[in-house]
Amino acid sequence: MTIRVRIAPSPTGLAHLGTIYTALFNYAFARQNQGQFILRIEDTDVKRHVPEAEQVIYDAFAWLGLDYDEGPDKSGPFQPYRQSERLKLYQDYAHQLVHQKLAYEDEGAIRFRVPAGQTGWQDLIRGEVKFANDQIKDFVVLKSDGYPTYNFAVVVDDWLMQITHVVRAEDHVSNTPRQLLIYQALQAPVPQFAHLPLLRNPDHSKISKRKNPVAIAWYRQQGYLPDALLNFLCLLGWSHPQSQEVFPLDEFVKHFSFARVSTSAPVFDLTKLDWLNGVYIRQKTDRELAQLLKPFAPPKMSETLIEQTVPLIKERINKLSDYAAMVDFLVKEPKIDQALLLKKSRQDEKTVAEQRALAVEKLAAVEDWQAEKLERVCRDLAAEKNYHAGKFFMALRIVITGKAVTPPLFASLALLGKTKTLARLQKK
RNA sequence: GACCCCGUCGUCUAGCGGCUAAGGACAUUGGGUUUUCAUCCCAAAAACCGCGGGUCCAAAUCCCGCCGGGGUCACCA
Repeated sequence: MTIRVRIAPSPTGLAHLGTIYTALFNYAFARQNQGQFILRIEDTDVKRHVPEAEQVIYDAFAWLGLDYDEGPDKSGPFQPYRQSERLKLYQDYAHQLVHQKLAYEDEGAIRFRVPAGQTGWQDLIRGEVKFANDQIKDFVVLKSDGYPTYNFAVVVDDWLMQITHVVRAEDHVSNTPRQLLIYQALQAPVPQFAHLPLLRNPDHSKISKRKNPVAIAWYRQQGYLPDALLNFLCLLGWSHPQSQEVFPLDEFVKHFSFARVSTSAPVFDLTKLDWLNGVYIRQKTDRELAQLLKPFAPPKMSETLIEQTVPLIKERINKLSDYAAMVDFLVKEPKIDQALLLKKSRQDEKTVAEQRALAVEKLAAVEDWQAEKLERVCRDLAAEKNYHAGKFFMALRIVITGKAVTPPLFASLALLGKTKTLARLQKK
């Protein structure tokens, strides 16, 4: 039997980090077993449904490279993949349950009759879980507006779409007995269940918008790389058998197993992602990185200039959005903070003024405007005048870039060009 | 409140009865390389394995209780 799994987000307007986290595990399990991974849109909440919201979800999956085999934007043997287009199905099955006396009408809705007994399952991650049925009240399966409730629609769809493994987050554990009861009533084969740990806020509550960046679009805007985000998510609740921390998606697919998924819920903390993202940035070729940087570059920066800056900033940024502040001095006139200049260069005003004048004089004579050449000229000048090289360079750095922290000075000057460099040195 | 799940360094985790006076990663601190910052390298500090009982020659690892945290209890998903 071929393995079929699914991810079933609601179109709420954003692609939620939790959805992607769950999707990642489903994806890995499907790919590892040559199974199928299905995307189904659960839009049975008429009030909250926003049509554009679906596109946001497709975009997120595409950006991350989590490709699915069947979904609303692809055809498939079990379409449609949008619950709002499957209403007739739910209604028919709900009425069938009524005829079988397994459900009953209640103020226009159809309510499932929970039988006595006990309901449990062998969870692939948690082991045996069971509930006493008397803990569960009769629940609505079909609302009075003809729409199914979540618990009913999921079961009908998972059954009809021949889902073999339901891999979802822990917050669904207590929904599972209700769903199991429906499978039994429908005489449908029961899939295997695996409940992943829930991602948490620093205060240990379930991850939420207010306390964590939860929209995939945000990560993209911040300049996190899809591979880094995915790698980071793998590390939450799962560990590599050889303790590796940095590995690509196909490595996860290869080594994934439910046995290595932890049962305790991890706190979501961006700190490690920032580091990991830096690692992935450094793994890119200069050319690839230049392309990625384009949307993040300061205005007026040419593509060529972006490419030239890459070797200078590659080891200095963790996110693509760090880029602009690092190189904007190349295309923007800096404002010089005199106090900063004196403090950081640890020299007095007179010395700095003298250094500027002499630097202009020496640099004006340079024909071959290359980093090595510029450095030699400046080092010679420092030796000749007995300047402390570090202090002298810091003074130049601040006068020319406006900042105390920049990419390597002489390589920066080489990119800035002779004219601008001299102009900034002379500017009062 | 009821039911269910969970509990190892600040954070992510390894560990599945002895190899562990608990290992790795991030973050932190110190040092090295260095024109700043960063990268890179080295080192340090950091969990009495929630607490209390058992079982066992031996427990972070098995059992029980307690405490703590979380999730679910909708004609939301």
